[in-house]
Amino acid sequence: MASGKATITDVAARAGVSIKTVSRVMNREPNVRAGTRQRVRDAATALGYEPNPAARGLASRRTFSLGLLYENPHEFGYTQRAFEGVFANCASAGYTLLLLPCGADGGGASAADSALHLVTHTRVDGVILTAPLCDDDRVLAVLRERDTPTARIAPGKTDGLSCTVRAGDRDAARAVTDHLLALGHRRIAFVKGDPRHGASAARFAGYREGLQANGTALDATLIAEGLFDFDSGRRAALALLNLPRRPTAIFAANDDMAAGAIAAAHALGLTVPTAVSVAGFDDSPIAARTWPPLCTARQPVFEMAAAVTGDLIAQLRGEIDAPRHRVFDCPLVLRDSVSAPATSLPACQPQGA
Amino acid sequence: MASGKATITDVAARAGVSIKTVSRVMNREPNVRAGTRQRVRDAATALGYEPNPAARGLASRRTFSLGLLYENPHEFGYTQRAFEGVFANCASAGYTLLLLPCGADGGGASAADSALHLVTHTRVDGVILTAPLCDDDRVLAVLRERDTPTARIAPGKTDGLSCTVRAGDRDAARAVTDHLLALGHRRIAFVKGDPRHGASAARFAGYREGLQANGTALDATLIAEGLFDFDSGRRAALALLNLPRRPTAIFAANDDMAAGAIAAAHALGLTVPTAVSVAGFDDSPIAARTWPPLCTARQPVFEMAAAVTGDLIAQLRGEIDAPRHRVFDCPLVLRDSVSAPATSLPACQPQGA
DNA sequence: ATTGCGTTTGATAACGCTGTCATTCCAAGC
DNA sequence: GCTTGGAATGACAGCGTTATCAAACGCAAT
Repeated sequence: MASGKATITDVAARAGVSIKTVSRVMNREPNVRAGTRQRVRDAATALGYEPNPAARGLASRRTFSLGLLYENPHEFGYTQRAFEGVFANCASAGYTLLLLPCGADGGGASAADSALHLVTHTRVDGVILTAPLCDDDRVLAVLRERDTPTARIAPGKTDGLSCTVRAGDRDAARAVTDHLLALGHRRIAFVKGDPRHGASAARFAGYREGLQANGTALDATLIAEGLFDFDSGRRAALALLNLPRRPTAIFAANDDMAAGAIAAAHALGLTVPTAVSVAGFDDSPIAARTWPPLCTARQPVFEMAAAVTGDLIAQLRGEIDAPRHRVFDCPLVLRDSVSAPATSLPACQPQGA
Repeated sequence: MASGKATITDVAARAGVSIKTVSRVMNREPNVRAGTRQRVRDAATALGYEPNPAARGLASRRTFSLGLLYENPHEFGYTQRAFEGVFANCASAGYTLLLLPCGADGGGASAADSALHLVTHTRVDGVILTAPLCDDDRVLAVLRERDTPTARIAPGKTDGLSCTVRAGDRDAARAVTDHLLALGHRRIAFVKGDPRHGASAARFAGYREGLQANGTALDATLIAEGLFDFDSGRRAALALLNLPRRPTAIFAANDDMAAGAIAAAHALGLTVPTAVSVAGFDDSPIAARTWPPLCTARQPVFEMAAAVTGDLIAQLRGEIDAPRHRVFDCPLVLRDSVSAPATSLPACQPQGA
């Protein structure tokens, strides 16, 4: 109720205990009698006491803050949802979240410099890295050197040092591919994602696996390179749809590129899904906003970010010894951008030798 | 080069000066001889010294951090770009950026509670509020009570206390309307934005003003309510396009709703822009991703956020006395979602008395 | 009552910096 | 040479918390 000026000394005086006991109560330490604890709590509430984080940090050599390092986001909604997930667990654990964009769009500094800045200047207790930074060796080296606990979202590889979380990219891409195959598609093009992201290779692997299991040969002309952004998807799809024997379906490694593919189809006067089906990956906000809405695999970004943040905090608190590695399923989301190919099954079979 | 463990004492010893002088140099204070300053700088560099922010904060009663309070974002790209703008100026001024989502999607706490948390628990030096929080009286009251300098992005009204920045919503909406009128549209529908955002009323006013200046009567049946999100735009457009005498153009108060309007048109089998033109507002990432791409007014969110953050920091530093109020122009962005109405001018004239 | 031992509490010293104010320096003026 | 006054520098006391370690307490066993 009172002003926020109260210090631990005021609370101690009011509760009739020493400041150390107040400190114990505020930090949920054991060995405080229940009655004492309650008296301190009441005094703190009455005075509107909030511990001074600077003093706490100075004395304890911790900041109770985490840094989130990210690069120029490709899919806006994706990054945003990751923020929310990270924040949700920071807040409930009493940690503060520092934002640190880096790289080309983020303010000029290199990723490693940004990481260095984060650990030396702001002195966060832990760092959360999003893809593709979480696979940047220089960034990881800087953090390791400073013994800064790290969590990684969607890394290419795990290690024994940092908590990680990733989507079951391969399985989900396999499921999308299987779905297209089951509908009768045989000429299924694939638009790869940014090779710096670990997820790109995994999704491509799932696509290949699906074709192989179906006995459909991989056609190199149907594989296009993309960078996870709308325009690279649009350009890749434009090329694919201009092939002499164009694909009946395009599977883009993320939604933003899939949206680009839909735009390319529109531009060529091809109706989606009648003339060409388009599938994406992520179920980012754009997926529900295209016309027709995108068939995709839902990556539970919020939950993933929240989970790995929780793991990082648990590690900081010494509650877990070895880093955890989580994998989240990405359920298929059926929407109208995918249907059976117009020309029915027979016509779709490979005509080559 | 050395480890980040050096303290001000180490630097002072190495430079052969007192810690106070080191402090002066690090804080760019005057009255230090150039030679001394250089010696201290060299020592600091050699030791890899970085001031401890906790100690600095404790002694100076400042945190050198700003809090960014925002509600569940309607347009993902919009919020993200605002982050980047805020961050850009925080970083260059040596401030740290704390993120605090609040409200329904942000973690459960009410906006005012979140604001309170920000100023009492994290003790940021200043707060940046995005719409619609920047018009929330309870939030403003909390901040005022604690004498926390505040900057507001896109508020409905300015006051004499906080720096603000907003877009020239009315003029830009007027320009969009004029553009539609010039193409020959007369039945131009408007989908209003979330009434809690100050920009909503201003954009509507610009629309009305445009019609009025053109001598076109305002048709109440062509005004629909929206909430700035895709689905409200879709539903509003669906209703508008099902009117007996449907509009030839729909002007939605933001891009996300305009994207919804395009989806609605598609769903009804109406071609955009041939059967109906659609215009949006913001030039958020979605605007370039719809088919056809959205004609809109470009709101320079990054620049706006950066500018107001700069003003807030200037205020914190005592460099400016009175709060600044900035207004940014929103240039028209011509894209394919708008064209002349299919039925040429004569048919478009009002048929009523 | 006395001892013993784990639980609860407190006195006090850091933590690394800034603010205050005193002191030293130095060049200009007499 | 001696003042004088502003610029340059330093000594030292906090800032509000946690950490260390010692002291007091309380209860069971003697």
